[in-house]
Amino acid sequence: MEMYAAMRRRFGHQGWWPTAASPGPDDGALEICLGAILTQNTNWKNVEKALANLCQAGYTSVSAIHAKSHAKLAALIRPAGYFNVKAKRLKNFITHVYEAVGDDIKTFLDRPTAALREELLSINGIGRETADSMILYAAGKATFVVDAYTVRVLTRHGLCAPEDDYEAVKEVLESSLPQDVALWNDFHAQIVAVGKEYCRPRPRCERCPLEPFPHDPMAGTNQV
DNA sequence: GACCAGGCACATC
DNA sequence: GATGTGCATGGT
Repeated sequence: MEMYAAMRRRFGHQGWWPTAASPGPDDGALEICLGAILTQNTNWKNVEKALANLCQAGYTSVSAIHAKSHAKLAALIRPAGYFNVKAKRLKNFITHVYEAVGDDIKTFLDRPTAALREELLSINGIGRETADSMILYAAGKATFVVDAYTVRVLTRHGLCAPEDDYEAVKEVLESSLPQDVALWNDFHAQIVAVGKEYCRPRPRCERCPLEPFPHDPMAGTNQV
């Protein structure tokens, strides 16, 4: 909690999903799931443009997206990059949900965390980070999201190694923090904020991964 | 013009 | 099992 306190002091509450403005009967669950796929290796600002296009075109339900063609979907999500790949991944996800529960994504997400994670990972195009993002931010269940920033920042502070795999890093965090969905939600967002500000990939981080940076809010902290 | 962004699947060795 | 590659837009 030492790191979290330091990050929180520096950046304040990040207010990632779900937001008070999350629209519709599903509390924004569908939008969060779509965003989780669209943001793969992509700047969030570009994802927002793609989501706005989907919203404006009425792609606001599982069945609505299920009914549309790959080409139309791809055209709308173009600003998020990798649009052909992501259109296919969105379709894979939507088809899976539609065949399981029809339009009711809340029901789809409402199952034990481990079972939900396994099911999401079985869908082509959904890897561990995307699955965990959906579980934490859309389903509101306790699972930690590990991304490139997480590994960079934790490596810098000697809490993991660059070669540690996803599950190992996830375990470091989950075993060090109280199991609290709201905390894990904001903790991941704080890590991203720190990463953007203080731990860019090259050249700084890879050349001197363990040296503290000036003004790093977590300088001197050595526990999560 | 180069680098980066809230990854993933697939091919190849 | 580890490593390399394709996918693509938009901001800095």
